[in-house]
Order: sequence, then C-alpha cells, then structure tokens
Amino acid sequence: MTYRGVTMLKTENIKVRFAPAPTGYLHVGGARTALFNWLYARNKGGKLVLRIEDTDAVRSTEESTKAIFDSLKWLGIDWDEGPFFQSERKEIYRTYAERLLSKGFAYESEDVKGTHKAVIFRLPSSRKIVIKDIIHDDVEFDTAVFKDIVLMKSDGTAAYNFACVVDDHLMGITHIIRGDDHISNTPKQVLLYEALGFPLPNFAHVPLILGPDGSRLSKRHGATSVGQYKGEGYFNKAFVNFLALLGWAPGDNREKMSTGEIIDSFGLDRIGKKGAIFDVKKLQWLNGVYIREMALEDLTGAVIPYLESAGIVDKDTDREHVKFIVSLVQERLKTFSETPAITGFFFTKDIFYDESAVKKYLLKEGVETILGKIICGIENEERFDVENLEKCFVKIKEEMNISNSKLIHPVRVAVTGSAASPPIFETMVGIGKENCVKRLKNTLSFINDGDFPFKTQNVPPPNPIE
RNA sequence: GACCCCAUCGUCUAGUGGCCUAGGACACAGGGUUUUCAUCCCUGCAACACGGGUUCGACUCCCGUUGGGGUCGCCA
Repeated sequence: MTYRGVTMLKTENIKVRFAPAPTGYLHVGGARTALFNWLYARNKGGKLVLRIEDTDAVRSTEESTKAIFDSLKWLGIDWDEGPFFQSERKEIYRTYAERLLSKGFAYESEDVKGTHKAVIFRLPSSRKIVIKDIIHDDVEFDTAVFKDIVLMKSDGTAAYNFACVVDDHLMGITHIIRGDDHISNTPKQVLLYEALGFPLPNFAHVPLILGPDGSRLSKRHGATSVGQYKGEGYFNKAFVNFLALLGWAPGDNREKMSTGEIIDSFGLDRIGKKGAIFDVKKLQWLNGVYIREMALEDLTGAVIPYLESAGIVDKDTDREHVKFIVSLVQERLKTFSETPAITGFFFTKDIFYDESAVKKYLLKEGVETILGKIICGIENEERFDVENLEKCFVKIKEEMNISNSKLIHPVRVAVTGSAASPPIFETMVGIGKENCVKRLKNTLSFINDGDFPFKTQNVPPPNPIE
C-alpha cells in the first residue's frame, strides 16, 4: 500500500495515538487531531492509544484531564489502550536517558536548576534530516538550526520530545498523526529514534485549524474549546461531521455524512496540506440539517436543559406540551441553545413586544375591531384547536371582507409580541386559550394607552451548559 | 531574524497535463412556495496569487517572487 508514494509497512497492524497535554480544555484543533487518529484507526481496523502528556506538573491539572475525557466522550471518540499518564512513567524515561548518557549521546547540564541535573542530548553539528511525511512528502531540516535537546528536566521529569519518542516506541505506535505545529519537533525526535535504536514510525502532520483572520485558532477568535460548542447547543454528530470536513473531503461532494460513512471513506491520502479556517456559519448550517432530521423526542430531550436553565420550564412542566412546542420550532433551530429565545412566549406569563412589529401591525386603523372580534370568536369556540381557530378566522375575515393577512399579522404580534412565529393557529394552541385571550385583551389596552412593554435590547444570552 | 510549511470562488473543498468556457457545499443576492419567520425549490454571484520555464498542450510538473501561517522553552 502506498500513500503519496510512501510505502507503508504493516498496514494491517495500524496503531495510532492521541496525546494531549492536560493543561486546559480540549481545543477544536486537538479534537480534530484526535478525530483523525480515531477515524484512521477505525478505518484500518487498528488501535487508538490515549496518552496524557502530563510531564509538566505545574501546568497539568486533573480538571483538564477530566474535561478532555468528557469532550472525547461527547465526540464519540473511544480508545483501545490507555489512558497512560506520562507522570507515572518517570523511571522508564530515566532508564533510557541513562542509556543515552552512557553511550555518549547525551550529557548532564552544568548548571543545576532543580534537584536533579538535566540530561541533554548532544546534537550533531550539521546533518540533513529528511522526514518522510505522508501529507507533506519529504521535508528536510538541517540540525545546525537546532539547539541541544533536553531529555530530562532538572525536576526529574522527562521533557516532551524525549517522553514522546520513548512512549511512541514502547507503545508500538505505527503512525504519528499530529498537528503541523509539531513538524519542527520531528527531526529532533528522529535523531532520538536513531540514538535509541528505535525504528521510525510513519509521520502525518495535519494542517492547523485557523481563525477567521487566517491565523491559528485561539481564544481571541471566540469559542475554541469543544465544551463551548457543546454548551452552545451543537449536536455532537453534526460537530464531528463538520470537523471531519475541515482539511479532509471524501472527494465525491458529500457534505452530510454519518460517522460510519466518514470512517468508511477516511484516509490520510485525502487530507489537504492547507490550514483550514473554522467557519461557524457552515457549522450552524450543518447543525440545522441534523436538528431537522432528529426524532422529536430526542430533540426535546436535547433542548429541555436549555429551557430549564433559562427558567422557562421546570420539572413540573408537561413534557408533551414541551414536545409540541419543540415540534413547532424544529425547522427554525440552528442550535439547541436558541430554543429559549424563540419559544419563550409559549411558556411565560407575560410577553414583551417588538417595537417595530407593534408599529407595523398594531398601531393601524381597524386593528382594535379585529382583535375584539377575534376575542369574541375564540371565547365562543367550544374547542380551542387548529381546525376551529381556522374556522373562526375565516368567518371574521368574510364578515369584515378583509384579507387573511390583515387578520393574522396583528393577532400574531398580539399573542407572541413578535412579527415572526410558527404558523399562527398552531402557535395559538401552543399558547393556550386562556393566555391568548388575556394577551389579546392586554394588547387592546396597550393600544389605548400607548404603553406597550417593549423588549429590551439585551435578550438573555444562551445559557451554556457544560 | 533563522528554519519549515502552505497558496483554486469571501469560506470548506473537487481537480494529479488535454474531459475545466474549473464542479459541489456554506455564505451572500434575487425569485418562487408559505398568513409571518424558518424550511423547501429555482437563479445568480464569485477562484486557479504573480512571473518565468518544461510541454503540441498547464490549475495540475520545475524555478523564482509575493503573500499567509507555523516553529525556534529544563511548555507540550
């Protein structure tokens, strides 16, 4: 089997790894790296190892480790071996460091900064190192541009490049798939493989994920952690689908793909070389596609936490009622988190009015007459359902000899406070007869005294749920 | 600054010398459907960074330029 001209040995025993440092939440960049490793392993029937690179005792936290596990779980990424913690493998690294020391490849530092002497690898003065990268083909470095490599820090822990090489070898990693930002570490690691007498694994450096301005995605670009996207109400399957399409494409114009389809089509040979800008608009679109396809029951379950944390529904709210409301907004949703904002008026006692909608539809000639007739009509209907409401509206429409929209628009604003809503009859049923009548009557009095409770600009923000 | 990487519509991408007057999707614009919004449908917009080669023929290969990005820690 060959990829970009590189012959790959033992493709039947693929083993890859994801090796995050637990110094913060899982970044979308890290998530994509994890995903590509996982997809490759699953596609090849290989194995994925999870290794926590917590050699930096100061910056590593248990909280971060937990957050990373949570995010991986949310993404649906599972692993076959590990998690291994580098903090528990000090003796192993020490042994190999001593081996390099005794063979003369490394020396101990003069200045003692900690309790130990640092062990440092002596770099050959000038040597060309060619990395055979599956994505980039050959990349050449001259060792003259590097400084000597720290193997063991003076606090007794192993440094990144060393621990990484020792572990990747001991854990039997065949393919190292990681971000492009590691490519300049690779020649250093190659030197260590050689000195240690380890065979070289295959390397695949995947391009970075970029922010809207083309620079590496970072906090200043907004949401960058997987947890944030979860909290903002993205569906995990949609997020995974989107992430997979960042830097990789199946080649046949498919966009919406199930995880299984992605696994089947995935290959390192179709990963691009160019950094990819994280386009939230496309994520939102894809998320909307998934939401529209969700079973109502599932969507309701996904959305309830947001309604609860917004204080709009509680444990006692009738779930069937919530489900009905959700069914009305399903095709309007891009993320779960916007549900409170667009369904609030169904649940709250009082509503606030959109100022421009009021001006446009309520402060007009004849509106009071129309609303009055609607109130009468509703109160006289024995059953408050879509069918009867429609009959009632038609009757008034004919009586007054006016168009449908002349009737419907004012009523919509009166009962929802907004010019946009799901179909009016369903919406009214969702609001309930009593509430509708009350709002209609209130509206009448607001029109009279010109004292509408308008919506303020600061709509409550979505409540991120971690 | 040194080293490395990258370069197709605004964005994600298809494209491996002729099938390309460059395809798809998002975004955007316009139209249709709808009682509004959304959905859905249709249409439009818009790209091979530049300059040299190689070749009968380059988006595709080579060189250079420009532009962007990454890395230069006893962080990972």
